[in-house]
Amino acid sequence: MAYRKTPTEMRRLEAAREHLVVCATEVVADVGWAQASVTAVADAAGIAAGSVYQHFSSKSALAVEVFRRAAQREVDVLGEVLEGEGDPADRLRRGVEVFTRRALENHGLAYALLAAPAEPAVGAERLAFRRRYRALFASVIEEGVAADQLPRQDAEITAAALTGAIGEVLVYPLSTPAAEDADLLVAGLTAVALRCAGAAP
Amino acid sequence: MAYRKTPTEMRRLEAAREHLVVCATEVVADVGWAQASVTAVADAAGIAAGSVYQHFSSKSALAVEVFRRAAQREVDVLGEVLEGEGDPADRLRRGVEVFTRRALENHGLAYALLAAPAEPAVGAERLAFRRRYRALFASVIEEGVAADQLPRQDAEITAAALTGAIGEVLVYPLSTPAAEDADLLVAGLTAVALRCAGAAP
DNA sequence: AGAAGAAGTGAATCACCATTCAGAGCTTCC
DNA sequence: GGAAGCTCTGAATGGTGATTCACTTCTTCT
Repeated sequence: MAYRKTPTEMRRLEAAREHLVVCATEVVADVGWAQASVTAVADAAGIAAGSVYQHFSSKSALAVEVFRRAAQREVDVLGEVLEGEGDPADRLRRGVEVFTRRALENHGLAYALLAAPAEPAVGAERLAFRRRYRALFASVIEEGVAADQLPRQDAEITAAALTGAIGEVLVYPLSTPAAEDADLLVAGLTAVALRCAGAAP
Repeated sequence: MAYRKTPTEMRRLEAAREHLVVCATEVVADVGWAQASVTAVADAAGIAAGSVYQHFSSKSALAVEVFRRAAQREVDVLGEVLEGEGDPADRLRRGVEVFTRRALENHGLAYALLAAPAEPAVGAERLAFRRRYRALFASVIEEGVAADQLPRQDAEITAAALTGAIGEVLVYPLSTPAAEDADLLVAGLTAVALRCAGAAP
């Protein structure tokens, strides 16, 4: 028994893992999952390819971790708004706005989370997180219906439409003036979203 | 000069190519782009892997052809309805219905066209075709606005929302009762679509 | 029939990456 | 200081799947 990990050493390892995840996220946001080879990610983090396997059992495991971290942040932010103060229609409007603005600000990451080709394990994660976005939208819509602020509707379909609409606009850019100006785009999207949910104009 | 292609021979070659494209489309609809290896596709068509290269210069070229054919059929059908008879809101309703029903009937193909991970060349085609779906929806919406049947709006954003909404529902199945029953799903989707465009209920 | 040339075959080749591993370099603790 | 046990390295390994090519089989035409 001549070696045991000291707390310092453990912190150093944890920090290295953290740094790897952060760098990998940047690489993915920049070049997409397909181009984010183990070598590219390791280079970005300033370590050797083999060292990645000190922290993750496979490339896939690292990819899943990258996805989860980033997606969880978005769910948290969106949940904060949708479950916060105000009447349902207003929260919905602000939710769409926040979701959109964040995606526009980090377009590469948004694309990676929403649509970029990825290995099956990441695809499964994506499915799970899309359900969570949808559930958040759906519950605010149901509140609105319960409060007679919104018409009767299948809240899950409306929620899916909202997620799809935002994703579509982000992933396949528009050719209208709105594409040039984030504020215009946000205004357009929130207007569609409110009509979609049947909120009085 | 001891050999020249006869018309019969040329027809035979054309038919072989056609057969290859059809079989490849089935394979893709069944197992997705990622699993559709040259060998798998050649096997399905009953030819050797090497023979694929008699008809296409690369796997990628074959994939693009498969995508184009299938996507073009959808654009044609959708265009037929959206540019056909009736007032704009009604055409829109029927367009959404047709788009949805066709996708539900051939779910594998719809997924391949709309969302399945694919090589970059197919991704580029996808982008081009999504623009065309959107343009079709956008022009019927604009007609509706011009005819004062629909409220003023950014037609492209609404069109994107429609494409996104339908795609989302098809690609990531719902957990509501509507998921069980195609008619219910179509009813729900057309309702959202009409609200989205602002059509009076 | 047989020469000339095309299409079809499928095993071999090639390219691309994730993953491994033997050795180099650190840390810990006596 | 130095033995023991860790982390880090990066070239070598291995698997996968597209592409090639020497060869076989089929068509055409004199």
